[in-house]
Formats: sequence, C-alpha cells, structure tokens
Amino acid sequence: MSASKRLAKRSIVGTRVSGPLKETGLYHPGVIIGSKNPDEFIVLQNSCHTGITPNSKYVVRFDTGDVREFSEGELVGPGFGNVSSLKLKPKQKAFVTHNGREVCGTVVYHRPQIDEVLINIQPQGPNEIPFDVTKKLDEVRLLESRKSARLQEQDFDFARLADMSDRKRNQQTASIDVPRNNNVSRKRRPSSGNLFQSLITSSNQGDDVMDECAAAMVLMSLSCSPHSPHWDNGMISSSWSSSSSGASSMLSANFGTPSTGAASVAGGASSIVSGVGSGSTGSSSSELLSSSTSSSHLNNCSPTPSSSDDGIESDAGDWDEPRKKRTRLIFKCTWPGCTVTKEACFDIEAHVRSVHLADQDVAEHEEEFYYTEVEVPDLSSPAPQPQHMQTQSLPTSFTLSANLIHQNHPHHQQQLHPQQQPQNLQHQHLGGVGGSVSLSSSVNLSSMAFSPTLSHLDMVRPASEDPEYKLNQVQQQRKSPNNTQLNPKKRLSPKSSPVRRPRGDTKKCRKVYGMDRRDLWCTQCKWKKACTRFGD
DNA sequence: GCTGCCGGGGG
DNA sequence: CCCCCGGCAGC
Repeated sequence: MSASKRLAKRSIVGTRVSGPLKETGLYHPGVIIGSKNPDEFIVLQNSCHTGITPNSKYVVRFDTGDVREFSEGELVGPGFGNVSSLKLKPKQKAFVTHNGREVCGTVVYHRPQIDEVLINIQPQGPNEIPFDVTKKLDEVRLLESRKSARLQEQDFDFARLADMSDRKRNQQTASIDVPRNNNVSRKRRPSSGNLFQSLITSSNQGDDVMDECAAAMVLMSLSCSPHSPHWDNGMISSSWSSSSSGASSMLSANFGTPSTGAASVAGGASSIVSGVGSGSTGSSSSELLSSSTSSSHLNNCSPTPSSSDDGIESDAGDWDEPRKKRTRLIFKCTWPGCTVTKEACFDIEAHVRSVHLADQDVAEHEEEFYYTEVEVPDLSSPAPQPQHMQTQSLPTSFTLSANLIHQNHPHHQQQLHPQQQPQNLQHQHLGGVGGSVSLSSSVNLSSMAFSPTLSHLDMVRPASEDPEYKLNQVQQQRKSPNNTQLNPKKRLSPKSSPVRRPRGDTKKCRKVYGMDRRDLWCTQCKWKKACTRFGD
C-alpha cells in the first residue's frame, strides 16, 4: 500500500501500439505521438468531448522512425484492437512466452480456422538453435512486453490490483464500486491502464456514453461555455498560472463536485469535464500534464508548454496559441535562496545538479524538482501585453510537465515512457500513503484548483490519492516560503511522520461480524488493513 | 483498552 | 502475491 506504486493517469500519447504497414500487411511496433480528430472542436463545443470520434486518426511513430497515421481500428495495442481479431501474415514479427520468458519470432503461418500460429523462434544466444512453436493466436503478441510483468502491473493502479484480488476472493461485487466518500476512501474504482481503453470500453457499452455526455454538459453549462469571456480570457491562462481569477474560482466551484456526481461520470466523459478543470477535486494537473507531455515528445524540450499538437488533449494548447506568442518561458531555480534563471531546461538542470545537488546522492532527475518555468513577457513580440500576463509562476503541474519534457531531452539517456515518469517521480518523493512529512498539512487548494485536468481518472479517484495531487502537494510545499525542509533527503526520510488515514467511523468487519466470525471478514480486515467492505 | 490500519516481513 | 502481525494512534 505504498503511494510509490501508483501511477499517474495517462494520455494516449506514448502508448505503444502495433500498426500495419500497408505495403506488407505486417504489423510493426510504434508509439502514439498524437492524434488527429477532425471533429474534435465541434464535439468539444457540444460538451461531449470524449476525445474519440469515428474519425480519429492516431499518429504513430514506428520504432523505425517512420510516422504514419492510423484509424483506431487499424491499431493493435492497449485500448485498441486485439491480436485475436487479426489474421497474421507470414514473416510477421511476434512475441510469445516460451518456457516462462518472452521470445521473439516470426510467424510461419497462421491458421485461424484451428486457431494455430506457428512461430519460428530465432536463437537468442550463441548456443541456441532456431525452433518453431505453435501458439494460439491470443498467446501471440505483436508488442514486446515492457519490462517484467511486475513492472507492467505497476503501470496500473496498484490499489486496483488489491481491489481486484479482493473482489476475486470475495466474489461479491460484480459491478464496479463507486466510492461512497471520495475524500478518504482507499478504495478506488478500477482504472484502466489506458485512458482510451476505458473510453472505448465505455463507448462499446454504449449506454454509458450519453449519460456521461449529459453529465458533462450539465457541468459545462454550470460554468461557462467555450465562448464565454471566462473561457476565452481567464481560464486557459489561469490554468497555466498560479494567479487567481474569477473564472478559475468559478470553475473550481462548479466543477468541484466530488465523487457523487463525478464518479458516476467516471468513464469517458470525465475527460470532458476535466478538460475544463476538475476544480476542487484537487487533482489538477493530469491531462494538462499529458498535453504538455505529448507536445514535449514532438518538440523535444521545447520550453513552450503547449505547442501545437494534433493530439486529443491539445485543446488547451490550441486555445493557448495567442498567448504563447506573447510570452516565453524561462527556467528558474527554486532552490531556497537561489534566484538563478536559465533560458534552457538543460542549463537549469545542470545548474541544479552541479550547484545544489552536487554533494548528494540524488536520484536520477531529482534536479527536476528544483526548478520551475516562469512565464515572462516576450519583448521581441510586438503583441500587446494583456493584464493577466504579467510575469507569472507556472503551476506546479506545469513544472511537472516540464520535467517530462526533459525526460526526452537528448542528454537523458533513459528514454522513459511518459506514463512511467509520474510513477518515477512519485516513487522518489512520496514516502507513503499521505505522502511524506507534512505534505498534506497545508495544501494550497486554491492554486491547484485552477489547473484543469483532462484526465477522467481524476474524477474517479479521491483527489487526495491522486498521484499528481500529491506531486502538487510536494511542489506546493517546495514553493512555499515556509517550507523549511530544504534537504530532499529529509523530506524523503521514512522517519518523517506520515499522515495517517483518518479513522473510519463506519462499521468494520470486526464490528459487524465479530471475532468469532472472522472468516466473514473482508480480506483487508483479516490482514489488519483498511476495511474494503465497509470502507467509508 | 479497543479498534483501525500502516508498514513490514515471511512464505 | 497472499497472509500475518507488531505497533501506532484515535477513540
């Protein structure tokens, strides 16, 4: 039950998929680097922006470097098609598990009528010889597994796994639970490992979609339309800044409908809602983060947060376009007392690492927590400077996104999957449930509420358990002048007092069933863990 | 003292 | 991953 095992929500960008080359019909591995959706804006205005329409095109960069577009149905991968629907062609590169390890081979033949795929496995070592294996189609993968299965699991919501195992054991809930109280419940709705997967799933189920759209429309109409002044002026920029504005407040008020409503919307449509700010749910940055992340992939350490991207989450970026031209970003060291600013992320990282972290055994990318982007007027631009564009510190969410940008900076050898990064960060900086030290003692909700999130998972998960919420807390703390914990090691110290979960006041298995009927307890109660059956 | 549950450890 | 339990802390 460690926060470090949780992952942040994900965007479709970065998802590994396999797509067919028209020339050969063979599938090749690649990564989604964006999407194109001609209907997007219209859909958005209708407040039913699920990010998916039948016309969605996904831009996939093959591992070979080729970039191609595919429609949803063409792709195979998490959230997309399944190999089981394919007829594999000879010479198709495929991965299967053989003797407990993943091996790579090429398809010799595929006989769908008997569900048999003969795969020739190439030798993996000098002492091995090629051999053939026969597999069923659904045992064949077109994508290499990422790391171990364990690590793969960690890409998913850890608590979900616990829930699933619990559910498996109890077999008492056929449907997905909705948290009764999103503030303290440890129990989360199972979250898909892939946003699109959940979106598509709900789309396929059909009946949820309209409800989600309707809910989103209600939420949207409560605040403002895309045409409203708030929308045009305040929201986007406030979403990028820590400054307060009426629009933001309004958004937070109107969208801060915690779990009761939001959870029911949880699946696809919440991305709509979250696209305009999830407000006081407190989780703030996620999809904004994703947006920047996707941009970062394309722009490689560009200091511009929302460079244009055809990706599905680039809405803010599109609207941000006019502002972008009038401001620029510099990188400011946030180490207490240090006022160094740099033009390039590379430079500021070098500064932090060499000056502040030089004598410390810090984790990789640790330096990323010690600088932030600052938006400053771009004097080279002739455009007038609107009032709300005074020099502003960007929200922590953006700092994070910048960190993600840096992940792809050439000087980082380690090319992290964008989805892995939040976990990485969290792992390094959050000690346990509730975060380390006094992270949750003073949470500046006001600024967090302004950052929109485009991730529907925010709406599902209690804000307090949102990884990015915690990251925000970390960074809020770091930015706070009252933050006296200068040494990251101190922050990370396990000695630091974790914030204990408030004691639930509802009945627990122990009370309900008593010690003599311990076999009726939920697994968690048996294990002296937080009760999942009567969780608050 | 009872109870909930976190963190850690064994298998 | 399953299971157990020491120990902390709220009540």
